[in-house]
This record gives sequence, structure tokens and C-alpha cells, in this order.
Amino acid sequence: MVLVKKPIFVVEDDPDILRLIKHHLEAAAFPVRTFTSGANLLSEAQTHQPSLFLLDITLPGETGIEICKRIRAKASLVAVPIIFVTARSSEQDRVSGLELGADDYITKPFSPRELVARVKAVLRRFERPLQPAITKAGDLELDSGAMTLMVRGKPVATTATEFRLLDYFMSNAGRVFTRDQLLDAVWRDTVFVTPRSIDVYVRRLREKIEQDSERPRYLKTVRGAGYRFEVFK
Amino acid sequence: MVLVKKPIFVVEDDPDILRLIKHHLEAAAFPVRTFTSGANLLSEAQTHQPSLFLLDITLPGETGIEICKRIRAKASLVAVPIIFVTARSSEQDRVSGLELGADDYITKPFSPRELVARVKAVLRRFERPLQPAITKAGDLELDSGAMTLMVRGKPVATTATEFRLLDYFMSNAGRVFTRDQLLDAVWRDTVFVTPRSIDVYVRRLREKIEQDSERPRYLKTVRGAGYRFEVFK
DNA sequence: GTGCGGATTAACATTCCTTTAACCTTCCCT
DNA sequence: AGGGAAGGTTAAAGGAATGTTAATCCGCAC
Repeated sequence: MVLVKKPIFVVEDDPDILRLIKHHLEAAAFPVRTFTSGANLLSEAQTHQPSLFLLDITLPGETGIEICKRIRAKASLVAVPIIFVTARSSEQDRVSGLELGADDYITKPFSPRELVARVKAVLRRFERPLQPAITKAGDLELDSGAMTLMVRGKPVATTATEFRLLDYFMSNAGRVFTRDQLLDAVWRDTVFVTPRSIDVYVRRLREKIEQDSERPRYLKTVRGAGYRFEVFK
Repeated sequence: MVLVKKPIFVVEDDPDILRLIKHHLEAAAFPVRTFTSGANLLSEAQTHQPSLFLLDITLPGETGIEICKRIRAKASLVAVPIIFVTARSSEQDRVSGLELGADDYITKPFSPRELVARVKAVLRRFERPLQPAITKAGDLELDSGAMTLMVRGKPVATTATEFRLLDYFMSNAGRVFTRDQLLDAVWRDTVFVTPRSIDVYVRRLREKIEQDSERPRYLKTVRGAGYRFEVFK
């Protein structure tokens, strides 16, 4: 099952900033298509369904806000999230941008980390309903719409973070993840969290999903690497 | 005997702050090389490939931004991440710094915790994530995403180091490696390890992958040179 | 304010790798 | 065949990685 990731469309007139944004998004494994104006943006968007628009507000000629209006007018693009990039935290821009249906905004200057974090956050919000609501593995059943977990037919309460972590493990069953990778994928701001926090969450999850948490059958430790969620037979 | 961990290059004119940064990074087990200007930074960087640059923006003479430009102009250093250290609230610095391709910035005054956290976060982003790939050779099957080994259809448990070593051998089948080459390639930013440790690992791998570990068909000894992984027919 | 639940960290316990060293075997050279 | 060098084997110590528990911090509801 090969999944071609839908690209992020970036519109920005400054070639240096454009290159910078492209570089950091690609480093975070997002495909990127760049534009210096809104000229042939819409027609491109028909062929390569974008996952997200990143629009500079202050463009020469057609502004980002005007582009946004055109995007929202297209039925096929109405559901695609939009993030505005604004020169400074001018309250005016922010208001008009958000009123127009932008989903987030980033003020320049921004760190690459912030850029990627916001992009991930917006995509996460929008991709939820597209994913199958129920993930099953062995005798576990995860309903990401209802945020409920069933273990051997019985409902088990989880906290939000426990749920996101288990969801990530189950959606990527069989793969080993390092603690740092898990922090990047599941936590919001990874910077100030010790990787060892993962251990504590793994322990709590084991107590909830394993029959014998001393001998886990789902959540395996891979010493020297991290953890792996495994479906046994 | 083995490669040393790549150092962090720190450029900062204030000797007190420089000492402070050095101290905290070293406490977090990072090797550090300090500079009070960009003078012989580049030539040093040729000899001791740095893992990361930490540049003060406001330096007397050549500024951090100018140093950054010179670093980015060097082909061998273009992929090395850069973190800027800026005085508080100097918005202008942040703009030009990030446009130039810095990967993060820290504003003074910063906590040691924040310093180390950001350094780790940037390094983590630049580490090559382990790509899920399956390597087959003879009746061996190595899944680097799941970190699992199958020998003649049966799963065989390995430690992390055993796995990395076998992975390296299988990815470079047919080539002879000296013990020192293997230590450089497979061992992590290690201290000083006797090449004879390799012998022990080769023995353990033979017990796991060979049908008759006395008469290895995969992991051949090349007397006077080292070892070679060979695929027999 | 007070109490509650979740997130995070710190401290301590435990497991099991890693590395070394000692000794044994094989190979090669003269 | 003898001797030295290189590789094989084994077990033990020491340490690094993980497990576990509890305390603390923080935001939120009452």
C-alpha cells in the first residue's frame, strides 16, 4: 500500500524565504510545491490536490487574502486548510485572515520548528475525520472519533496523551520507534520533555492493554532502540 | 581507535557566557570547541567536522550572520545545523538570521535546560531517521523498520548492536572490513573499544545465523584483514 | 482558596548488554 | 616440527538501558 503524500502549496514572493520554507518542510518529510504569486496556483491545485496552503499575506499584486478568497470559492478546495504568513504581528492582518477562514497564521520571523509544528497541528486537525475512525489490533479496538478504547470487549478509560500514543503505535504497528521519534510524533512541543516520560506512558498503557504487563504481548521493548507495537497471533 | 563524537562549535565573544555554554553542553556529554570570533572557524571546521554551530549574532567585527553566510557557502558544511544566540527582543536579528538558514535560535538570557534541549532537538531533526527497509541475503531477512531478523523463516532475537552490525554486513555484502572499520561504521559515538570486541560479536552472530557456526557460510573470516559477509548459492 | 486529575520528572530498582581479559586453537612461516 | 601471530571461545564485572514508584507541578473546576 503506497501512499503518496499530498503536497503543501507555498506562496511567497521572497525567494530566500521561499527556499527556506521549502527546505524545512521537506526536512520534515512533507512534499512541497512553491509559487511566487497566485498566478497558476488554482489550476495546479486541481491537478495536484494540496494538503495545505501556506500563503504570504503581503504579496505584490494579488495579496494572500485575495488568493484565500479564490481558494475558498472553489468547491474542491473549500476543505483544504490555509495558514497565513504575516510580516509582523499586525493585529489587523490576523483578524482579517482568520475571518476569511484561515486555519492558523505564523508571524515572521518564525523558527523552523514553529513552522513545522503549526503545519503538523493544522494537518492533524484536518486529517482526523479522513482516517478510519476505528483501529483494531488483536483484541484491542480504538475509536479515534469517540476517543474510546475497548480491551477484550470492555471499555478502558485513557487520558488524552495515552490515547494519542496508543493510536500512533497501533497505526504504525510493527515498526520500532525511538523515544525521540515518539515525542516528535505524539507530543505537541517536544523540546522540554524528557524522553524518559515515554517509559511512564508505556507502563500505563501496558497496565491497560496487556493481560500480564510483566510479559507484554503488544507493546514490546526493543532494548537500545525504543518500543514497538506488535500484533501477535 | 574509534571516531570521537563530533563536536559543537560555539562562537561567542563574551568569555563568561562562552564558559557557561561550554560547561552546560559538556555536562550534557557534548564535546565543545569554543571560538571568540569567526577567525579560524572555517579551517577548524574542515579538520574537526562539527555536528552543530552555535553562533552569537552580535559579535564585534564579523557578525554571526556573516559567519553563517560563510558556513553556508562551504559545500562540506552546508548540511550542518546552525543555532543563533540573540540578545533579547532584537527582532531584526531574528529575521535576518532565519532568512539565512539558521535552524533555531535561542534568546539571551536562556536557561541551561533550554540550551541543551534546543541543541538536542535540532540534532535530532538532522539525524537520519531509520528508513523501513528489508534486506535479504540467502535465507536471512532483515527488517530495519521493525528491527527484526528472520533466519530460515524463523524469527531470531538480536541485541541492538548485533542488529546494526549484521545490517552493515548485509548492506555491504562481499566487501572485507577490518575491525577498526567496523567499529567506525557501526558503533555509536563511542569511547575506546578494543577491536577484539568485534570477534565476540561475530561469534554471537554466527551462532544466530549460521547452521554450523564452526563452518560459517555467511560471515567469513579473512585472516590478516577482518571479516566479510558473503552470500553463498 | 481547595481539591482533582493529568503530565512530568526524579529517584531508586532491576535487567541484561557490552566489553574485557584470559585462555585455547588454528594458521603460517622458517 | 616449532614458534609466533591471528582468530575463537568463554565467563565475569561493570555499566547502561529500562522498569517502577512516588513526588511535584500545573491547569481547571468547584
